[in-house]
Amino acid sequence: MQFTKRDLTKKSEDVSEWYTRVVALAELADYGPVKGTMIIRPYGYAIWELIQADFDRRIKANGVQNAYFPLFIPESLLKKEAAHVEGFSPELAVVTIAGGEELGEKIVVRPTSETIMYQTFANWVQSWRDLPLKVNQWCNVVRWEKRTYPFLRTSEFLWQEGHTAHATHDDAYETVLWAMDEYADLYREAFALPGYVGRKSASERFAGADDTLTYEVLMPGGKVLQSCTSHDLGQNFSKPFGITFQDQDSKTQHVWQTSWGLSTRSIGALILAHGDDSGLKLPPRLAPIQVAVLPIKGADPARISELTRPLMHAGVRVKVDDADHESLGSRINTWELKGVPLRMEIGTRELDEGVVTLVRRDTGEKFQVAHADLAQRVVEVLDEIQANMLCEAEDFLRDNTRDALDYSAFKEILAGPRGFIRAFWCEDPACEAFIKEETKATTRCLPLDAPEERGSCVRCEKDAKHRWLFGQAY
RNA sequence: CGGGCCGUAGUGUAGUGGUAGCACGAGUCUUUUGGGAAGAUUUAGCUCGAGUUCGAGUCUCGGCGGCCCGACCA
Repeated sequence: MQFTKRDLTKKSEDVSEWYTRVVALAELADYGPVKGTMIIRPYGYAIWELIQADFDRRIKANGVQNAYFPLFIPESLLKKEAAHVEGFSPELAVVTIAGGEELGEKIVVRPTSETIMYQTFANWVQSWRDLPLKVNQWCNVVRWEKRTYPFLRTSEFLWQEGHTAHATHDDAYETVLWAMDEYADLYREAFALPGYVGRKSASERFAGADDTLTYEVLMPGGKVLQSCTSHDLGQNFSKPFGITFQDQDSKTQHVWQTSWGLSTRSIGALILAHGDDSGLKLPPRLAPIQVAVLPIKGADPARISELTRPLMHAGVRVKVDDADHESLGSRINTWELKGVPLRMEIGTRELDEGVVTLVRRDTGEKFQVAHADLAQRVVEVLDEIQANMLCEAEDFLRDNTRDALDYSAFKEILAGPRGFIRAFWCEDPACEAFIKEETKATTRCLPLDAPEERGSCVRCEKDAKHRWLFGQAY
């Protein structure tokens, strides 16, 4: 170990400092040499691989196929959809010189792949029989952000972007909903991160989309984070890119499209949401190491591997820390820092008594389990930890979602605990902009399950039909 | 991109314009190990460039990078 937990600031004292330190100390990532870039270290990348494996399985089950499109996009292609290029141009990285020569046409490093994919989709789609087309790619994208933060906002990040084309808007919209369902389920079940699913306001929508669904999660300190999105692109791209098909009546029509993405930002959310003063706290389903086995003082390595073998057969990710030159306390602190959900201590005492000592990272609870029951109990306890972490996060979300009946209450919440605020909004962008200007809070979404009601806008008091969720974004 | 703070060994820090030091870490050896072990020994550093100066880690300017605040951020 190069670092020790001694260097970790307490999360309870300074979340921001804690976050940057824990990213380094837990060996998740280092800074790259170019501003806003990040080196994802093996332990951090292993988390990403678990996220990938889970989501990849989900989309393939729905007939989505993986492909890969180029990193470079001709500038002219990006310009084809007006709202899209306008939204992205402030944050583009552009290649102007290549091979030692000034380029005739500039090349853009992809900020997202709609344009380069859809040019090709125009060739792939000819007939209604070619639809729906469902393609996904796992790749890097570049967005030159002014203010960066490891994982949460980096100039280059990794993500998946799914892109589909459909014969009808209904069919497309079903996919928009399906993708968001999968994200929400992934966040709840794997990340143990509950959140709100809803619709973005016009001003917060993806550049080029008719409608954007989002999953919004709550972070410590009461700030909120957009953690993934699913877009209804309508025919906004199929028209300029000429993606047409002949339907069953031989009529030529433009396809209806969707796109949806989940990025390495999700790892930032995971770190922030669950960590504590001792470091990371990973939910078992996304923990690269689920059980850290610590042999103590002369415990026979052969007997320890006898005990861990059934665990591995049960699919548990186990790491035996046999660095016996390090003291027990030091090893314990290392694995706590790295957020391993379950620690197993085995010494001569345990071996003699036919038990092992287990310690939960989430609760600190310490208990003993007989050798014979070990694999079964470990699997059960990991499930309990996963469930408990979700439960705690749900309590936190519920306790930090407040209704604001008038503007002074609204401002009071933002000056105090922040979190999500439910309030009527007239849906006038000017009103939204005013609130943002004055309170730094933006509309996060209109929850999909929000009923239509009669109320008056929290700021202007004009008629409002819905209670929107507001929050201060990360 | 604007304002503020900052950049010294792997990490954290000290360092009045005049010999770069300490702790932890890392390597080797010995003894240790039930919540951050000890001794011996070795190792490693001034972000980059220009300027001022006899002399710059220290002063000035610029670049690059980081943190905080703003603007921006599917």
